Amino acid sequence: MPKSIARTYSRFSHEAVEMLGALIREARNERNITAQELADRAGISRGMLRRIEKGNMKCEIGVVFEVAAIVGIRLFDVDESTLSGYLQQTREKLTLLPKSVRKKIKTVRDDF
Amino acid sequence: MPKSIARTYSRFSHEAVEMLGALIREARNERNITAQELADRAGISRGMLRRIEKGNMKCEIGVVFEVAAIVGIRLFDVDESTLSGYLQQTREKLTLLPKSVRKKIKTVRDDF
DNA sequence: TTATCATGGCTCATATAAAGACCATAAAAG
DNA sequence: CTTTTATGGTCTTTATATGAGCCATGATAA
Repeated sequence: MPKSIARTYSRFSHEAVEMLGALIREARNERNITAQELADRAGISRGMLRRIEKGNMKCEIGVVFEVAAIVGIRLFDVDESTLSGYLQQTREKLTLLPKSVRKKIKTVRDDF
Repeated sequence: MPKSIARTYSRFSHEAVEMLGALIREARNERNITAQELADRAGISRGMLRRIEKGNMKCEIGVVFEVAAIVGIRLFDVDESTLSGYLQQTREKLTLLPKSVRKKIKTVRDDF
């Protein structure tokens, strides 16, 4: 990672991550699971879980989703069974597309 | 990150990340945006966007959500306006809770 | 045809995220 | 009261994700 990067996030995506973290914490408390327990189950450190619940933007998405799944949060509002079906659909659809999608420049000349 | 970690992900969370990536790619193609354009707009490299669209589990969640937001994908199926409202609700709820939530052990003695 | 453009797949240097170990605080249990 | 347990914070070490640079392939445009 050359050239130190100070990332900027839109308020929307920042709040989305924050909310996901808050939902995880909520769900964890409802189920009376300690941070250590949940961290162990997800295979991460306690500090990592803390950052996730705080809405840290730099956490790996895989870990965040994993934790969310463990405490029973549904991503995309679809249940587990339909998810893989839809994924396969999407994959098929994408493989049908050409590898590079060219902008249709069309040169419509709207300056006539 | 001491002690090399080979993370394991559940099929569910893996597919969730994959699907999010596929959705991003779909949305990008529908809008005729090149990978370079989208990467620039999100402030990331083209290689990073490629990993995101491939469903790489190790990408920063903040960046993934940012890209998703740019191409117009709704996270959590809530629209932008209600998101910050709900977040505030959740935040308030959490601050009311005690810092540490103890397991109610109760000692019910079910071995009578 | 040739030139341009978009994507995919690499490699490498390095900025940095994460684990693990601390300590303090606070709440519950004894 | 004391002890135990859970959380929050900080610091250091180190594994690694990222940006940048390549090149190849395939599609479009001229």
